[in-house]
Amino acid sequence: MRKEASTNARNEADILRNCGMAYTLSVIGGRWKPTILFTLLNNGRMRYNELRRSINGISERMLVAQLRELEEDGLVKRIIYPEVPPRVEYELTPAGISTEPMLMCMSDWGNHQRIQKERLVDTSREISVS
Amino acid sequence: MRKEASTNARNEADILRNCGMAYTLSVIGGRWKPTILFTLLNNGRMRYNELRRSINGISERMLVAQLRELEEDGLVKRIIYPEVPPRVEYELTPAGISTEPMLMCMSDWGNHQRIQKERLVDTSREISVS
DNA sequence: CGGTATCCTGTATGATACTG
DNA sequence: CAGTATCATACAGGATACCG
Repeated sequence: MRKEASTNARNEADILRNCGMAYTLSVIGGRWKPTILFTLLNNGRMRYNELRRSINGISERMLVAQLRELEEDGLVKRIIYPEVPPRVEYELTPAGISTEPMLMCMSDWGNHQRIQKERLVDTSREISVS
Repeated sequence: MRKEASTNARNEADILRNCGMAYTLSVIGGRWKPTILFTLLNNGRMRYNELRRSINGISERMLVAQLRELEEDGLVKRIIYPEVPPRVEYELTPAGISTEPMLMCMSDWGNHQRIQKERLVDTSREISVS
């Protein structure tokens, strides 16, 4: 932990951390991907409309786009049945399943922080009253 | 893990997970915040320009904006010294420090996935050659 | 059923010049 | 030194209509 001029020379470990983080955010960042992954983690293989109904507020356009990106990144497998009417199912790959601990870690941190912030607000309110 | 019509009724735990995740992404998502947090985790208290030089490619505008948001979310403390020329230092709060395990988890997952993908590409290349 | 195509808005991000 | 102000662009996300 040096504080001199050499601070501007980023070390290797630092750069690696940022690359990994950038990749992670590119894969699971955004408004919908975590929800999609959670939904598939909970329900297993699901059809397109089943997913759409499970995820409140998502448009068809976004669901398809996010699923295609997740597929491209190797987290989701798309299974097409050559039937009429068409049937397509989505399922997590092993890589998709491997996100579970990370997703839990992130949601737990978020919930914990929100509770902490509410406590702080309550405390400051009590102080300003008394 | 039911697959009937009742799938569209999201359960409580599911909703909570998504709220926590949404909060986490709103706080540490985006292109710069993880890097800022990593930098402060490694270097401790830092001045504005020291931070700017350490984070390659960030504009003054973005650095200030992200720091203000991190401050508002309680992860960063802004310390102003009433001097001429002005001096401002930034430091992680306990909440900011508490992100470390989560950030590590995310960057590790990202790095691990990138390596796995490279391996897959190599393997498919070998197969297509032989 | 499982999508595409098209158009549109808002936010994130960036470049540059200026200031107390 | 530590920012602001201004302008510009890219991309995420949304609404709606249509298609094989």
